[in-house]
Amino acid sequence: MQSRHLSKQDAIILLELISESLACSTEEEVLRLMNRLSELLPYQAAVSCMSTLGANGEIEALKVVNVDYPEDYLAELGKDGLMMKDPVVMENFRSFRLQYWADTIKQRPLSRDMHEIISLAEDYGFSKTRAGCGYGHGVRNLKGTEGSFFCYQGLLRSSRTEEILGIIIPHFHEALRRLGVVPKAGSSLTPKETEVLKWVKQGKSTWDISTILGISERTVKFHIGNIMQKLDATTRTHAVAIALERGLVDIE
Amino acid sequence: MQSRHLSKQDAIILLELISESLACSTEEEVLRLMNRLSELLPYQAAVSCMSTLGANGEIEALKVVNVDYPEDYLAELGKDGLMMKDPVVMENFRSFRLQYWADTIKQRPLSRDMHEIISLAEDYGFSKTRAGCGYGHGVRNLKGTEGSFFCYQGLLRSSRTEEILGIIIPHFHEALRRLGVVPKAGSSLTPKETEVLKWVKQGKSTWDISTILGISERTVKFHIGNIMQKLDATTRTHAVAIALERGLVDIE
DNA sequence: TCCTTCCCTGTCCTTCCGGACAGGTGTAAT
DNA sequence: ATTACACCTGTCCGGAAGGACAGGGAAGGA
Repeated sequence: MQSRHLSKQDAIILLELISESLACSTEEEVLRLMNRLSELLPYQAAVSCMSTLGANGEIEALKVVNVDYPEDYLAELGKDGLMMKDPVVMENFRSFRLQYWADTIKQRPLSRDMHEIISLAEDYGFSKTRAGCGYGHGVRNLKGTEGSFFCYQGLLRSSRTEEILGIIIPHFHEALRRLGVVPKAGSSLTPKETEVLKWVKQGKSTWDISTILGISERTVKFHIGNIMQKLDATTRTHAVAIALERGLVDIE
Repeated sequence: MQSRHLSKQDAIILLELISESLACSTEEEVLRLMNRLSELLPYQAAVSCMSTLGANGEIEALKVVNVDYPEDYLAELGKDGLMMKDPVVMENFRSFRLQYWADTIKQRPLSRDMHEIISLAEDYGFSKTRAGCGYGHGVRNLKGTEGSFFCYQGLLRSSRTEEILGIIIPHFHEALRRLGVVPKAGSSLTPKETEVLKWVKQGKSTWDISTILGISERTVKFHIGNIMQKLDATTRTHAVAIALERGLVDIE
């Protein structure tokens, strides 16, 4: 229990970062916090993505948090869900453990997607990245309904690095989760429906809402009807309950 | 940043405890976790209490977590809300910072309640406790709607102790919070009302519920009316939303 | 261009909700 | 024994909700 691979200073800084993670209330603060990891590890870039995890393994990306990657690169990766086809990313959501990229890549055959991913990385000067110098870590909540992954590029294999990442990443995940980044998406509700539902939740009547939104009562009913259908609800009350439980609308 | 008052082993153990706190999914696990603090600090007994914090400063105790106090003693303290009149406890909810009991007690005049608290403590052999050998720490969430306090009895004043408690206690708070200990209680809803509300939430109509519960439609309406009044809701939908937001009924 | 999705509106009709009235019982604490 | 509370029931009624019709307009991708 005594030594492990951390120096005392490592441990102290980790404790600081962890304490700070509890106090984050905005996305900027979380980003600043995640940046501070460079005090411990010489990574070149990092990215994280919060997602909902479906019961049948389907993954829906909700929120990408970019620490030092070029925005353009991530935008390209986001197209066609290319990112979710990356074996390194997939492994995060499979094992929910720390992985060294080289190990993961070694075990996978080169697919068409993989070639595309590699060439994209090379375009941005990350050729070495895909050779495996980096760590990934997936985290999920206890229920297994939501998860995130964290990728740190430009790190050589090291026990100290692994220990640090293993300790701090779950806290980054929690900090992001506390922001309420997770819910809301995965909605399938249109913006108007979400807005109507928000007022229904506040106990407003059809007439109230029609006045508030400046549309006819019939239209409000129309939206609520669609909401009930989408959520498989029997009444508007039921719809509100389902939406709150699924996090489709804010709990406030 | 380097030294502070912690040894390397202190820091390592703290990191372990913190990591463990993220993995707790049952009350037993949290209790076991909190017990492990004795590896670092020689406290004699500890107790924690989760509460909801009203906008006007009213505090409603929800859940007491006892680590090593005699159950009888806490039961006595719980009577007449005596515990909430304890200056040490009050200070937790005032400053939300670490406090040394002796300091807090010194600043307060001896009230009738205080005499009662002292004599109760003496009955259980805690006379020294009230002389101030102990630390307290309040924690609240960012919104300030819920908070908890942690009391550790039998600790002498020490910078190391203060640092350890300051670091670990917020994580104990979070671990308890994640259990969903906070919601549900503080309900003010009667068992029947809770049951009715559960079915309303499921989208059942008045008639449905009357059949399910084997009571008349009128009675169901009666209960729902009372629920709406208690929750200050305008419709049953509103009531369900409020109940879900306050955690008065399960999110399932 | 077609097709899809979102957004908007109307009428008719049945059912349900919620308020206001006015009662009843049983149980537990003071 | 009185009070308090949870629990239960009834009738009446205006208004709200929700289903089943049947439309129209605008934007964006295949």
